[in-house]
Parts: sequence; C-alpha cells; structure tokens
Amino acid sequence: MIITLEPNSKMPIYAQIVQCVKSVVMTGKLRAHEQIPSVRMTARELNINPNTVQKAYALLEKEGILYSVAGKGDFVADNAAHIKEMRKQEIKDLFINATREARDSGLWIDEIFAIVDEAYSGK
Amino acid sequence: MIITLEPNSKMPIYAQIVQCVKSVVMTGKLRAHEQIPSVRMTARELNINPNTVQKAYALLEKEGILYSVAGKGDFVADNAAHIKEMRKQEIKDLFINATREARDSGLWIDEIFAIVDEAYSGK
DNA sequence: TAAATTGTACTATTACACTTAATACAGATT
DNA sequence: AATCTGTATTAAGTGTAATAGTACAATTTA
Repeated sequence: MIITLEPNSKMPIYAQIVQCVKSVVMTGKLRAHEQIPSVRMTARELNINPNTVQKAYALLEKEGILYSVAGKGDFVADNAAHIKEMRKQEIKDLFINATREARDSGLWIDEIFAIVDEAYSGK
Repeated sequence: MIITLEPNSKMPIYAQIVQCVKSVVMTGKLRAHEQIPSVRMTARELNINPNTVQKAYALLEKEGILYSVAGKGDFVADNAAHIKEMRKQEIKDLFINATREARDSGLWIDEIFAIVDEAYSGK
C-alpha cells in the first residue's frame, strides 16, 4: 500500500494523502509518469470517501506533482526537482516558525542548535 | 500593549493569546503574582470578543500559568520555572519534528543551522 | 460492442471548531 | 453607588472536513 494514514494525526485526511504522495515521489518509490492508485481504489483501501482522495489529488495536480488523464488515471509529473525545492521551502518555513517562537520565549540560539543537533543525529 | 496578535496568522486568536502570555511570563515581562490585563480590557485593545480572551485565560489557568481571583483579575502563577520547562519542551518538539522531516528530505545539518541562524537574527 | 474503470463535477448533509453577541451573576474596587 | 473584575450561559454565524449520492465523458478491458 503506497498511501498510508495515521489515525492519531490531527492533520486532515486529505492533507495526509498530499504529504504522503509528496514523500513517495521525492523518495523515488514512484517515478515520473508512473501511475498512482486511482481515486476509488485508494478510497476503498483506506476506507474513506472518494471525494476526500479526489480533493488531495486535485491539490497535488494544482502543485504540479501529478497530472491526470481522463479515463486513465493520475500519474506522477516529470518535475521531481521542482517538487524537492518546494518541499525544501516548506521545511524552511517550519524552522523559521519554530525559531521565531523559540526566540520569543527567550531561548538562546545555542540551545536551539543543541536541540537540532541531537534530533539530527539521534534516532 | 503586552498581548499582541498577528492578523496573518492561521493560528486561532485564543491560541495566539495563550502563546503570547506564555512568552511574556517566560521572558519575565510579567513576574509571579503580577496582574495581567483583564478579559474585557484585552478584548477592547485587540478589538476581539471578550469570550475569546476568556477562553485563552481559562486554558492558561488550567495549565497553571495564571490564577484568577474573583472580582480582582488574573495573575501570573508562582511556578515560572515549571512553565519555562513546559514551553521549552513544546518548542523542542517543534524542532525535533522539523529536523526529522528535514533529514528525511535530504537537508544537511549545516543548511538547517543556516536557516535557524538567519531566522534568529533576522526580522 | 458491452461492461467496467477512470477522472471530474455537482449538490446535500453532518459534524466540529472558531468567533461574535448579548446577558446575567457575584465579588472587589473606587 | 458606580464601576471594575472573573465566570457562566445561550444563541447565532462562519468556515473546514468529511461523507453520501448522482451524473457525465473518456478510456480500458473482456
């Protein structure tokens, strides 16, 4: 099963699907022009409504990660590099936000470095 | 004005207030047993509904960061150290999560340090 | 050719979170 | 006495998430 969900997550299902597909594409589990499980197929496997999957796929297509062919299905787009850059920017925003909160809370930058260092080398 | 909001933020207003008060307490702008602006006062200054402020204050009281005295107001609790540890752990989790995603996406730790460094000194 | 599968587009409904609004009450301050 | 404080209640409006059902055109498959 390519797409998986975490029932405990507070993230909306459609957002989990979006993130999952991005990871699958980035890590090369699915390459350019390979087919991704259909809307109905995925909905059946995950026990969710097809509309929820469709929403995720529509977003992914809007971001240029998938492209759709009527009657055939959805396929991985041919711009993995672009996707990687986008993902990088998303992660950058995560750190920018976390750093701002940390600074506002009185943490020194050395404390942040220590946390990151431990998390990076750790499990 | 002790409590401020970011209109662009997607965070709920009550959550922004909670976070803001935590920062104010952690950085020592308000010390133990000092009074925090009243529910109605804050609501007036921020142009929001008193109920929204009340919700934030109730949460802060539940977490032991504030305590209320009927007819007088809300005050900073006497466990700043504990609060600081709690908030620190929250921020730590932010960085741990971000770092994990970053590493999985192929970012080097030096890149992360650069991002943090810029965000910390930058605007 | 006929059946099944594909993406896509609707509409309707349910549920929940966030926010505003308008009161009301009891305690404390001025 | 008037004004402030926190607290509680009910109601309404808004937006998002998710489910449900239906329909249509294009493609694949048997």
